[in-house]
Amino acid sequence: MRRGSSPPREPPGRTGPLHLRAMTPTPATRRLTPRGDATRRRILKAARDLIHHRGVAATSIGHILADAKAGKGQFYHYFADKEGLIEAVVCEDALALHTRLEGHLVASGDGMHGVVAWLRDHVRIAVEEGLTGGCPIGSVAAEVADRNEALRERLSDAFDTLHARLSNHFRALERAGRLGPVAPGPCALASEVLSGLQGGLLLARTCRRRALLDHAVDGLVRRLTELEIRPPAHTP
Amino acid sequence: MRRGSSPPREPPGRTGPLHLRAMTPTPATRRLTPRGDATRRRILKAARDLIHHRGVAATSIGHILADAKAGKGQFYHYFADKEGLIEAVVCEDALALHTRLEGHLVASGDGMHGVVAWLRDHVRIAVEEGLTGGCPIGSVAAEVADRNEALRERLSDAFDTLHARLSNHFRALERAGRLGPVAPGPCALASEVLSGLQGGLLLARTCRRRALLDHAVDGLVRRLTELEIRPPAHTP
DNA sequence: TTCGGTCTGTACTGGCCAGTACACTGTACC
DNA sequence: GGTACAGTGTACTGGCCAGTACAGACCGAA
Repeated sequence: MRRGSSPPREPPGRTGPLHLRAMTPTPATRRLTPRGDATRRRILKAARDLIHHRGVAATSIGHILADAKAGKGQFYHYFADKEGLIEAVVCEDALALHTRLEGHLVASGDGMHGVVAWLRDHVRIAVEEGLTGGCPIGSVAAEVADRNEALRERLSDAFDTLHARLSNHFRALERAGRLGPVAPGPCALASEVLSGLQGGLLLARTCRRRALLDHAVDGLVRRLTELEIRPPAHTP
Repeated sequence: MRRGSSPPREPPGRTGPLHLRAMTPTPATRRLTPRGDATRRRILKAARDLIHHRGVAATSIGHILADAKAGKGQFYHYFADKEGLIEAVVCEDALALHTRLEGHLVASGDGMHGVVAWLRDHVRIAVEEGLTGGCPIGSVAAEVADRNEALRERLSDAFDTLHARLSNHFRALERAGRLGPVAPGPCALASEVLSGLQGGLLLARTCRRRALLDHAVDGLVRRLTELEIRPPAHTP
């Protein structure tokens, strides 16, 4: 990724649409010894932290390597270029987000509780971080979506994965007759939830007021609980 | 605004919170002849276009001046530095957004129609632009909110202005007894609307699928119309 | 015509950056 | 011990960038 106007470059060997595709955008997959693997992870971790707090454009490889205590030679040993690193960062963040959603949904059964808990969890984390950073995927997306097609696709995949997981959850509820008659389709509902969350994170971050995020999430929660038809109490 | 880690710099003479504050962040306000004013506007227009389509970091002064057919000397004659230009761009975009909202609200009376029309208008524009760019304020906010405090405040003001206008509108409805009993406060409702719109724009832009934005806006519209209590038909 | 300020064009500077070249070290395996 | 390759450190290159210096053009007023 050269600075400024980087021409959209399509890395070779990419396959069609998918969710959570292979997670190793290293230059020509290579055997890694434990030491090498540790170095690669150190660079990746430093990159995630810096990109999350300062954005893609403002994070230079030099800064990353200083934080990771590694040299240029090591960087280009494990990543093809800056774009490859960012792709790896996006993949890690996407996987982490999906894992978190999955955890909440699995832990809370088939009602709206899991979705609500997931939303509240995002609020908690955002507040803990002082309303900076926002969504790891969303912030990067806003910055690069129109300037790098390969990264845009990765980010799109990340959103699609979350969207699909939410959709499936709502679809299951719908099939069980637990979604009110005025409810939009599961897909539309998932879009509403993701949009409200992303927008709330962006507004709260920009205005440094958590009320904006609270209100956005409260609105979503109210909407979801109003749409849910609670199963009849267990009759013995 | 130096590249990379620009230290947050507070321009002198800034006053407290406000909406739509003075709009001339030129270096030491200066008399402009018609010719000079035209040049300044040309630079500003080129900057708005480029920043909207490529983002702040990826837009260099050189590119802007090439588009505006102006030289370095002219640029630093009308703007203090890159940050001053971006501030001016944000102010222009903020004013344009506010004017558009105001227009819809005034044209459509005191119901939800104006808000709905405004939301639909955003969808129309986003689709016309091929789902690129997103919200002029939102995109810039996502990029610089954590890295430049002065710009963050400008962007915060811009959101606050829109938020206040929506809040006032909902508050008037509430006072007229036309908001349902389960409705959240006017301020919370405004946050929901802004968040849903911003998130929808971001998702649609990233995934290049207008359905995401449509669903987000449809959800907001449904929520608003369900909350509205229509005034009784005019009885003669 | 002169004078002063506005306006304009261009050449230059110093700094940062992504990426490369290359020499070197560690180590598993034979 | 020697070979092959993974891993490492550093110096360098060429390019882009924000910002500066400065000379000169334009233009209204005296």
